Amino acid sequence: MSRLSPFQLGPAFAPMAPISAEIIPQGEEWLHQLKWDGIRLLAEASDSGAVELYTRKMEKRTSAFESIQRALFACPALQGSHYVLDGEAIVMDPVLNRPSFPLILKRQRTTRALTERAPVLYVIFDILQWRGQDLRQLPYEARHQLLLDIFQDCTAELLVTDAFQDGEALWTWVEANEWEGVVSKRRQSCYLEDKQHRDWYKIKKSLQLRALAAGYIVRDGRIASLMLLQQDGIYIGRVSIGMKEQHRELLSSWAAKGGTNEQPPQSLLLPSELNKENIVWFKQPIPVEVSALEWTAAGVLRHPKLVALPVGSNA
DNA sequence: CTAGACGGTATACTTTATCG
DNA sequence: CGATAAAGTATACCGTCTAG
Repeated sequence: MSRLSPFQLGPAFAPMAPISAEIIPQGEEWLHQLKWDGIRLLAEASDSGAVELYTRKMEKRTSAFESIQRALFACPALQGSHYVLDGEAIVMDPVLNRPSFPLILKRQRTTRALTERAPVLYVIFDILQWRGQDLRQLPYEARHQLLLDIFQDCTAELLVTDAFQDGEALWTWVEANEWEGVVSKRRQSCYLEDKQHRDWYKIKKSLQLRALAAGYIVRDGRIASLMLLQQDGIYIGRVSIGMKEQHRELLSSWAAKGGTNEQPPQSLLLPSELNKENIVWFKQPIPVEVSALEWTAAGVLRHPKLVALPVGSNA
């Protein structure tokens, strides 16, 4: 068996990465889990018991997540074991009752003691090594069950994410509660690095909305992003993802045909960092379809993506 | 007060590798 | 050989922190 070689995490290691998908895979061979919106974190304990934490790119981040290190170190079930865990560091939004990406980013940079209201949690979804044994060849199902056994009565800071059989039901829950999405994993899959597999898929929920493109930012002589406004004229961010050459051509022809302004329309309130940008404003805003992960606290779209430009504007 | 860096996320484009 | 796949590069954005 793989008894002999306890591996060590190192710079060359690439954590298994889920592949983006549009729909949840169907069938008995799949397990479905909540997608926790936070920072990927692997934990490794050496024989001495020292715990180190690493990001997705295998950069050491132990000090940034001291509370997790302490919780792992103090967990009785882990005592004296050489192990490697894979999971996500998250912070729950106490009001919305779901993980908050802005909060975990904030927490990561703050050395100050944790507040009681929103501690960092370590949501564990995989175990690659346990008591010196390499478990990566085990079926995911078995690795997950082992996690449940190990952490059955641990502190609230450490939790094992559930695995569900009914993917559709989970998706319905995700939509109702506005979580980030679902990760689906083959029960029988072993742990393979990066995306060299067809076993883990992520399906992300997104907002779909109509907005107005009021103009575009030119960078290096090229349309870099679109200024987005709500129907009521309030600025809601910029979009660049999803823009293709076709779109750029359409936009510049629209600008040439419909005309542009030097100044933004009316008394538009813009973030100060845009003052230096080279912005071309349309005389007539274009309705566009946009998707995004969510609204940020500042009222702009997080990770907006251009879905469609109206074809009607084309001659 | 501003500019830039950072760490995190993502996609698009370009180059390289691989395969029939 | 050409076509496709993989890999690498570049750029986008958010929210903070740091330097000037």
